[in-house]
Amino acid sequence: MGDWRRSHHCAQLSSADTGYDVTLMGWVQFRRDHGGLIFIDLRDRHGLTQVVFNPAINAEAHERAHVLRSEFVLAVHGKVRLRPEGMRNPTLSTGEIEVDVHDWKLLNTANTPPFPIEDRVDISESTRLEYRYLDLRRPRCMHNLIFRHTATLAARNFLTSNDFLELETPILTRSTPEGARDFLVPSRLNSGNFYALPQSPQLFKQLYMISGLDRYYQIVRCFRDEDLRADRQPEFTQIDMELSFVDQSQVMDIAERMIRHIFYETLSVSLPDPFPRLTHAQAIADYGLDKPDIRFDMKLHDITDIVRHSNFRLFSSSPLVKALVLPQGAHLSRGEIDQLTDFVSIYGAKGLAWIKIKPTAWQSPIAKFFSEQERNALAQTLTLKNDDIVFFQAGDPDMVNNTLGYLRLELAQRTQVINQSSFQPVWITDFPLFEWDAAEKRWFARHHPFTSPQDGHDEFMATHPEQALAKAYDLVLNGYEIGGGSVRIHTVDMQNRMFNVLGISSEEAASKFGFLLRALQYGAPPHAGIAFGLDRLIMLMTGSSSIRDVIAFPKTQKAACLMTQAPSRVSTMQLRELGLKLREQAG
RNA sequence: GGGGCCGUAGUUAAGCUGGUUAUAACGCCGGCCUGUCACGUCGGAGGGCGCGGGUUCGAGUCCCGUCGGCCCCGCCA
Repeated sequence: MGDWRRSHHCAQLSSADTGYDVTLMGWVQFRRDHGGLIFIDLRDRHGLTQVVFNPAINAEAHERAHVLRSEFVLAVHGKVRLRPEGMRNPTLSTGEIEVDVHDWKLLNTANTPPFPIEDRVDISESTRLEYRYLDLRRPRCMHNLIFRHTATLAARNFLTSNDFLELETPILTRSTPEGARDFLVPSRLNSGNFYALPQSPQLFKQLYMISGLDRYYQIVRCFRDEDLRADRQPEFTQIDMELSFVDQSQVMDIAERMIRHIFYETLSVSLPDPFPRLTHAQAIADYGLDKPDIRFDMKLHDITDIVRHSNFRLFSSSPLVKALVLPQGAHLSRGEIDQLTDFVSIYGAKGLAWIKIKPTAWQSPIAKFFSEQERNALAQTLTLKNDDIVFFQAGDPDMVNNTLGYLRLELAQRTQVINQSSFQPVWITDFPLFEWDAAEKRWFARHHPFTSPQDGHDEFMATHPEQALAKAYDLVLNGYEIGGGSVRIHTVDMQNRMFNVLGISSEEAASKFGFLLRALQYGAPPHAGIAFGLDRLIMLMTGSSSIRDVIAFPKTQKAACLMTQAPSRVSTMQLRELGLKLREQAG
């Protein structure tokens, strides 16, 4: 570059800078070579500026510029000038001006990129990921990462100004039972032993509380070796926080203030104050899911009592029967209903009963089963109107709720009733403390084993674990769980009772959680916390459909990095040093 | 572990019930062009259809397997 220094970036110059000498550096976005005049749109992360190579200004500089191609890197030195009348480009923020090139340097050449560096072309994801560094040059991708920085900064500013300390926790830690599958790291110095990458810094942040560092936060990478989804990557980032001497309502208050702050600082969006709240039971009752999208109504209705004596055996014999009304949905064709039937089968539904409310009659394969009384009760409970369609699901309560919950989302998507630009957070509270695992025939902690039961609910732990509610809370945004936390157990007695219910013997507890149990005996303060999924939050805020779009170097569904080809085989020597031997050595 | 969608020039796509030399646009290469802005214009090169089998006189087209990408169920406290 010699002594050339960039004086401005490519979105900076305007008519106010006319006449100034400037130096820009960037990439060739578009080349328009007229033979006599050459126009280049020069791009950097901020934007585009048109630079003009004019033989009347510098013939030699113009002559050299014929070699310029897409994505060449150059530095131009020249004078800002107002574009001639009628030549201005209102679609470009710098469209009022251009830079007459007096001299320029080629900083680097570039191969023809495998795909154009523009937003308006859809490139297959595998090609994008193979050339991720080029993909990230595209404005949309770049914007997402810049936005992510801005939002993260807002979080840091908020937390710092609220007396939180950003504290680190180990990446190499120990594997613990419960929860997701761990990523393991073999130890060379302790052959046969393994570290685990943290699923979250859960225990360390509790230990910080015991240390007296009473407000902790960390923007931290977490690792879970489970199957991927559009909103799940094997490594992801949490905004993790923990506070001492607080109860549930205080954590929720400060957490939602942080979320409001982030939205306001980055999008100028004012979220409701306070966020609405639903109990877990109410969420399941109304929406079928514990992560309800409340941007639209269409609640589920429990009609078990109405059809308890129905002639329709499926309904009268099911423990739960619920209905979902799609207003003005009676126009759905047989084919569309068949598609929906296929859709619900994913969730274990055997079929999908429906009734179209027509002015003269109810049109339905099952209408004949209902008595006049039952029809009236249904019409009233469901506030049925002409040209509505009602869908039903009967059977196992979990299946019924899940199926209709997802059907509700599917119908909303198909009928486009969701306001895509709105953000509607909702707290879900009063989760069950335990969940019964039918396969393993034991209780699991629904949140995690360090979650405190609600006051008085510890009575149920030994006798009726299903009745115990937890001091746990999730924050749901537009149908995505973006955060969750709990008040923690802070006495060793309660922690032991919890392990007891979970079937973790005192020997196992001592060997795997001994450090926590011991620490709880040295004056552990009451404490509580929450963690937010930063990737999901940024995904929603940027209107992205996958967290891959807000992660710089994401993995594919098979957890591979197409750019670096990770994971990869390692040498026999490396394995030997680690005391490992592959069971099957292919190739 | 399972279900669904998809792999055709560098890219994005078309290619019907199998039928001559596999289309197009953009990109790329070369010529012309002093006011373009996804410049224009004239000309040119480039793939054998993810890979491997099979059916057939004949296979991007049908079948089987396999690899890869995406969506989902299970899984993810």
